[in-house]
Amino acid sequence: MGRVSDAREKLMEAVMELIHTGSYGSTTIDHICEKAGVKKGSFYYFFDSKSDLAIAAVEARFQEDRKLADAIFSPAIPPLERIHGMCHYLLERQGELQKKHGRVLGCPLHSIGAEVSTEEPELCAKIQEIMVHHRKYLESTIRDAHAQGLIHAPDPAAKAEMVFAYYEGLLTHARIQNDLSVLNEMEEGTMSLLGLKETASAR
Amino acid sequence: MGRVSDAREKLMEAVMELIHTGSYGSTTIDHICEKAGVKKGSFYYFFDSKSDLAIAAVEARFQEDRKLADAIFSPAIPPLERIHGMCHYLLERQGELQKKHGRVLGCPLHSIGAEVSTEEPELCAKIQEIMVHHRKYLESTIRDAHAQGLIHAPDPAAKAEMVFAYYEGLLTHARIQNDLSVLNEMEEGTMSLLGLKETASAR
DNA sequence: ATAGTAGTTGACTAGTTAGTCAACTTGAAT
DNA sequence: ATTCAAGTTGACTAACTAGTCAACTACTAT
Repeated sequence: MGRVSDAREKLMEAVMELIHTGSYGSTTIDHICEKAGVKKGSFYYFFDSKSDLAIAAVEARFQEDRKLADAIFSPAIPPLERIHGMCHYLLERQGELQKKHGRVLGCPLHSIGAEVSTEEPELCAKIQEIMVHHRKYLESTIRDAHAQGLIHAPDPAAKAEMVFAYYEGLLTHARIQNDLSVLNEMEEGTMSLLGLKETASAR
Repeated sequence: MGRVSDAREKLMEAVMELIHTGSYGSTTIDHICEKAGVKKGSFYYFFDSKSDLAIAAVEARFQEDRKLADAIFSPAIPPLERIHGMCHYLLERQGELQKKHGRVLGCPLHSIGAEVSTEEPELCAKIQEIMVHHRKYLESTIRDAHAQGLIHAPDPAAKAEMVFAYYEGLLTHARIQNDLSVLNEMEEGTMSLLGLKETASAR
């Protein structure tokens, strides 16, 4: 029935890249269409609005990232090594983005969330929902580390929120300063937050 | 000579409030003028563009905040008490903003910085400049605390960056989740980051 | 009191924006 | 091979956007 199309996917990719390299507000539907190579009529065939597209795009991105996160945070890996893997991944990814776009870009979820929180409640709700999931990866890692006596974290959920906020703040500072080296402290800072028992390299 | 005017100041106040309650991108010159009760012709008499106004506004806000910061971070106050004062102030301020605007708003500098970093280099540079100053308050506090043997922080600048990133991340999470209680962990998290020697309430 | 500067105004342009729509095209399923 | 649903197109509107400008006004310094 009818023809098939990848316009939907192209639009989602385009909006993510434009928002990440620029901002939500400066990304117009015309720009998205141009970047995706899709005419505006088609845009409105698939989506109701920019925020509708953004919600779909953010969700799709999350579903892709899920597999990767499951690998990094595999319970089969010692908890502190999971943290290390996470920091390593973030650093690597930001490096790739810098290479590709000539700029440190930070975390798109956090940037979009901060920008639209007072203006696009549905998009913001979707971002909050995804952030809850992200936090869970940290939480179970921290719980495991505590159970193994590696750190002192009787309230893993609270610690996870701390570490998560720290990551987001750091990534955003790297974006604002357009400087990857801001991220070098990430693993050490995480260990401080977690109250690592005894000196580093206790991996 | 000529008449005097407070239009300049009104415009700076208006743009700060609009950006903070909304975003940089969604704040138009027309909105700013309307809010300030100033006609657009007057806007362009004082400023070249929205970003020009934003730079002036951000700088003016910083100059005001300076006095307050000098009080909170007075070297006459024991270092850990300065940290406490800082957390207390941030919590109180966010509470005021919530009361006034019906929303948790977070840190305007961080929000603007994340949003415009790839698009408004001059505004971003101004924000970076101000952030350097903010970091210095933390740095000297941390250095004092280390010198007094209260914490282990041989590199106060690095620790200050950690704490600063953590604050910004936390404030932004509070904004995104529109939830003040996110900030409750702030002081405890700071102490973890600083590697406070021995249990809390060591004020 | 008055001269002249600092500031104000509203009407203007030109470009951009979101969103609509009827006519058109393509291809998968029968 | 034909049908018809799925997807495309470009031209359209109406609202909004940044920015300009010449004429106007009010005040301060003399």
